[in-house]
Amino acid sequence: MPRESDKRERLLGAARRLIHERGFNQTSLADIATAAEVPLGNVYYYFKTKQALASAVISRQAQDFAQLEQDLAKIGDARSRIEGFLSMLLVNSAAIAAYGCPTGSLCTELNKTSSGISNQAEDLLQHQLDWLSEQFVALGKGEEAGELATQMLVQLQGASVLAHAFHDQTLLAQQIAHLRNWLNGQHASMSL
Amino acid sequence: MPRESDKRERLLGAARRLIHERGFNQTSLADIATAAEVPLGNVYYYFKTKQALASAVISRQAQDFAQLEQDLAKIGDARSRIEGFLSMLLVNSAAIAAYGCPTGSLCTELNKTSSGISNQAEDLLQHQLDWLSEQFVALGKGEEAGELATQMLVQLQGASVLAHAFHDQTLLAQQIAHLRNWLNGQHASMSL
DNA sequence: GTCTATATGTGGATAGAC
DNA sequence: GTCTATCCACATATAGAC
Repeated sequence: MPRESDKRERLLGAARRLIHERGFNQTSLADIATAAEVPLGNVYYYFKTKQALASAVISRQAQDFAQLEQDLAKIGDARSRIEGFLSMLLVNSAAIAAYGCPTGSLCTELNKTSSGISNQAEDLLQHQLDWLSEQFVALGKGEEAGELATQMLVQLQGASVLAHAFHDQTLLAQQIAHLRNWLNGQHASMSL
Repeated sequence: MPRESDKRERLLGAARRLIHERGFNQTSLADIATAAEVPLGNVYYYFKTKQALASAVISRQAQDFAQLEQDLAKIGDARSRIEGFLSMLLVNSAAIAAYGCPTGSLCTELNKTSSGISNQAEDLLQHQLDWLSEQFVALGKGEEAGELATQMLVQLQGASVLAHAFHDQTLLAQQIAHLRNWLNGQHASMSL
């Protein structure tokens, strides 16, 4: 009876890193196998196809976001929960400036191919949007909550694109700071 | 003495369209040659390498933006010039929602490869940012002009990413409308 | 200038020994 | 479960006839 090994985890981790850094299409299974220190042929024991591996990577990303949600749920104040989300992005701002938003850039890439897994990446982004919307509802913005959530994600994605394009982590940090200020200006009514 | 043919133009046009639709890496020279109705082997008479072709595509995009700049320069009011820029994006919103911003998504993709031409795409985006900044200077925002320009491009790129990810042209149109309102609220002082 | 045929390399995926 | 060797499709790029 076969013993569990951590090869699957190593492959997943390497794939996640490399897909973020180089993009899905520019990452070969050989690259991933090498980085994970797993022989190429062995990859197919754990993942039927390259797409299946990518699919597992996106699922893992979704898991991580779900974990973050869970952690943030312990915070009583919705505004603080959103701030916690922004803080997480700030912590990752170096990687985002270097390689773009892992979710956003993957969506952009996969949406240009008929990969079938593009829906999965979309769903993850939609999930983040929904979460933000819920927080704004909790902040008392009934009608506007959806628009505010969209507004925030638009800015975060845009900031990620520009920070990546210009290799400028500062730009991203400033936009996050800007959003934090904007958020704290959101009380009863607000101007989009 | 060889007569001019429009093959180069056809190749450039096909490459531009296909690279926008499918991305650079997912577009083969065979695809481009077929779309342009030019035999594959003949491509290399006009472009030494695939990179050279992509480079020409970006140059063409830069040319087109320069042309737009020139047209908008005829407008006396800076606010109207910016609105003209937004109008152009609105006209193209279907294509942007379907395939992403041609400049932004190309930057994102090329920045993940060591293609050498990624600088060219960056420069084009930077050029757009500079143009916007100049318009805000003309609007009397000396100090803030750069930040306002960044703010606007961030939102446009973010809206493009989300509209593309969600296949939602409406999202992009709404964000453009939102920016138009925001712009018309920009008079003496403003709140970022 | 134009086009066919092809060289060369790489990537995803499989076969099958161990 | 693990790993080597390899198949096959496709992509960039070149050779060379016309």
